[in-house]
Amino acid sequence: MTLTLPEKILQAASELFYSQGIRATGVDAIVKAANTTKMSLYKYFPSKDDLVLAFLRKRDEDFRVWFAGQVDAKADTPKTKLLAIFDVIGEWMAIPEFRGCAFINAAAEFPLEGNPVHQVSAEFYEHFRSYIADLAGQYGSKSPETLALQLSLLIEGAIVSEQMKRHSGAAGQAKQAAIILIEGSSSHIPDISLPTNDSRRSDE
Amino acid sequence: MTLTLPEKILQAASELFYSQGIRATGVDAIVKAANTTKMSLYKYFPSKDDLVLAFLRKRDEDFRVWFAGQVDAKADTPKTKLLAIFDVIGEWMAIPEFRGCAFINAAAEFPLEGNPVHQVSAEFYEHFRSYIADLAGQYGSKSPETLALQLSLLIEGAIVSEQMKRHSGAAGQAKQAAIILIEGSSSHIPDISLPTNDSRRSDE
DNA sequence: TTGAGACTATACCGGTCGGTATACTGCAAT
DNA sequence: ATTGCAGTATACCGACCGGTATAGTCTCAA
Repeated sequence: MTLTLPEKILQAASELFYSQGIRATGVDAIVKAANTTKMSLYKYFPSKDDLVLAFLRKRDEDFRVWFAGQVDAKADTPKTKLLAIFDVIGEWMAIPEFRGCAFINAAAEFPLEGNPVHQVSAEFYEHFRSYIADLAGQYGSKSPETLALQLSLLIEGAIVSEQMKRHSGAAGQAKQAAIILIEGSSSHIPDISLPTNDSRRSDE
Repeated sequence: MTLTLPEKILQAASELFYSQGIRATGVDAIVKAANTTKMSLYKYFPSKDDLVLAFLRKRDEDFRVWFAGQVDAKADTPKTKLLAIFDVIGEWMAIPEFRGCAFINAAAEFPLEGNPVHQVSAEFYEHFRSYIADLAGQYGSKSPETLALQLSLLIEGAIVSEQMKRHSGAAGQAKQAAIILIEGSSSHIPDISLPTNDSRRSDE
């Protein structure tokens, strides 16, 4: 409770925007949740749009710092970090407050490309992808950008899938697919003389 | 222009809902676009919610029929159909009116799981996934449900990614990843010296 | 000719939207 | 003691929201 007033307002707004949607959240509801008045809100945020952008920009910053921290805490090599990403995503999805990705949702609510809200959302995923590409590069992927894009597709897909239907195990499936893609992207020579467990020739 | 009035209303509403978002579209705008009056609209659709559900249900039906038709027109074996899915998605994304997936967007606008709009959206992806699982089964995948879920993650991810930033080549990347997953899911014994019926080895 | 149903026209409802005006309280620095 | 600023309280604005009431126009069939 040592938050400044603008921080308190932004926090209340963020929770409402994320849990109910941006358009579905009125300024009055934010004011009530933050236990303040419209006058104060409009002092620090000249318009609701400004508040929305502040929400997304802070979320961008916070989420990426938190995420990288979680990954670092779970793994210490590029390859294991790439895989740990999916574990972190899986844990994030498990919390009851999970309502999907704030940026995907925001982009869906403001579908025009030129809209600032849409643009900030797009930037988040650019940053996220370059984070993955960085790890992929350290790992020694043949094509870090390709691998990063493909992994991010799996991640975004898993988030959306879990948002649609909870507890569908999307993160786990995404991880299994990621393992295959990561292995396939390795510049190491693939060892083909491994256990092709017996000749169980199944039919066409 | 041989549409009945309720069809005309539904069509106008659908275009607005998809292009601008559901919450962002007022009843007055729909009425104006359909060139009719509120009284007529409320005769056929007792509430805006009913209209929204009608929009989603028709889209569900139409899209899946259209999609399967497109895939069938492009390929005639299970494996090539699985790959053709990504080509169809890619072509769909290329049209200028593309604003992502109506169901993902709707689920983002109505985030509560219990909401009928959310539920109809979730059902769409269940149907879509079982369509893929069916193809995967015909193909002879070791685990059709697993492959179907993984491919659907790639597809959903590609749609979201393209929605965020147009012309990012997401569908192509998704297809490349899908090829690897499909090959890996084959119950056939991988034999590098044997030409498979239709595909050359596309990756190292 | 009449009347029923489809559709239009328009005014209206209470409520909420984002945003503003005005006046007030409490407190800290001068 | 006074000023100035952070924040409160509340009433208000025009616009729009989803939805309704009432009355009028058109066509077509009995």
